[in-house]
Amino acid sequence: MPPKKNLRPRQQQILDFIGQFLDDNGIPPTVRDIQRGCDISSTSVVDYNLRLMERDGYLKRRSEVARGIELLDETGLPVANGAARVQIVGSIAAGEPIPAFSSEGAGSAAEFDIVEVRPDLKKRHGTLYALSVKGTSMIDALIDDGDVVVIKPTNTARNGEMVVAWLKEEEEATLKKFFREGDQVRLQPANSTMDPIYVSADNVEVKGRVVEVLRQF
Amino acid sequence: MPPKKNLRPRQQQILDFIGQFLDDNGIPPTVRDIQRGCDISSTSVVDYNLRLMERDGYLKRRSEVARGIELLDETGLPVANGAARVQIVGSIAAGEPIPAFSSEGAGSAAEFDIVEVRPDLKKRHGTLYALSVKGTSMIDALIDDGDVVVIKPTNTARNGEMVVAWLKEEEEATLKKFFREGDQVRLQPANSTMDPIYVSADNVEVKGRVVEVLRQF
DNA sequence: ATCGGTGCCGAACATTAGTTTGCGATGCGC
DNA sequence: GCGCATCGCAAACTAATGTTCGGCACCGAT
Repeated sequence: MPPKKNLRPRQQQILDFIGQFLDDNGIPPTVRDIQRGCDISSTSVVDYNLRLMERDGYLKRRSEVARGIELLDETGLPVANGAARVQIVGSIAAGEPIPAFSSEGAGSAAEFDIVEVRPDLKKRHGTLYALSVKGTSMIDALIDDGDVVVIKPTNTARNGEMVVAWLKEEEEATLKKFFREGDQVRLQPANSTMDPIYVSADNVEVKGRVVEVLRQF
Repeated sequence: MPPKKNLRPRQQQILDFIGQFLDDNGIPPTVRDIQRGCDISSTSVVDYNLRLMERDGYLKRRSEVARGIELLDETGLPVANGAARVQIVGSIAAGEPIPAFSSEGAGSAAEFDIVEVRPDLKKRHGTLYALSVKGTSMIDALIDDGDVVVIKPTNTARNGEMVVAWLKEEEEATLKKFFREGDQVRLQPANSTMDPIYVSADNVEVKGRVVEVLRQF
């Protein structure tokens, strides 16, 4: 495979549009869809750039076939059309809280890890992200160290739901079951050997809710 | 939604072909793809039957759009294109073995249940099927009652793998961890309160291996 | 200034693919 | 047989879509 080059703005724009279109419609866009979506005045410009991007390994085109564009992932393998790809934005402590949403090094190692999830999840919940779980505090909820949890961003939680809780003061995130108890919030591990954490409701911000657990077999 | 009617053979054939084509190519077939794939001599026959099937709620067509066919699931919702759809062929006892691959009533209630799985699973393992888990014998392996396990059909298993084991004599299937011990096979539940089952190796047939667990949140 | 490469444009062209039309065969109730 | 609905066939038509062509503007190197 040819080495990847940096994409020109227009090419990045086209690539983004294709991904978006795929998510929205489940089938790849036509050249003219791209043209309209990217405000390009001619189909030949689209074709021109698609050809370059195919040369550079970003996508594949089935010639002479309508909607024959396939996106390729980092390894050059085709990504299933309409596949729900979710980014692993970091790891989260299920045991002790550790910094999860690191604001510093934006280009960390796991930054580009992508997992595929069941397509209906994304349809049902919209945008999602994923976190790699460290620790065994949720073992009784059948979530193990090394599992990946898929998170739906939300600010609210009902009692008993499994949430990503952000502790403002400590600037740490943790994966726990959520229980509101007056002015306090109980963050309950699902591990009988561990104790809950009690914090002031002011100090807790719900970042999201677990909608799926992925485990490697 | 109009009530579903039984599909004519030709319509069933077309429906199967569309699903197959979707799996193989990631994009929906054209009318002419279907025509060729089903040995139909005219596109109008395809169109005719597609129209009936759309009327009956089996699929949706975006008019005037190339490859505008979408399959619908039982509830009338569109199935993501390229999605890996796996059929739940029955339930399996994780506790006590119960008949799983019933050869009799081919049209049982759960016969048409479909789950979506991560698209890369199907790419990696090929054909898959799914079973609904009854019982809690695998709770320590993080598989609970009501979970759905996705199975890759295989005849062999390595020690420690989670398999669907078919007990020939009893004509029963069970979900257990597999350990070969000489002429015997130990089928080990992952639940500390339950005891393993020992059976003669001749009496055990491995039907498949667990590749994924799905749980509703 | 001149040349070649890049990026873009508009239009025309060629193929693919959805849709329509008219017709024939078959089966069913009367 | 007659009328009618179902199902299938072939051909033609139209719209959608991929592809190509000649030209223009910009820019850096010669």
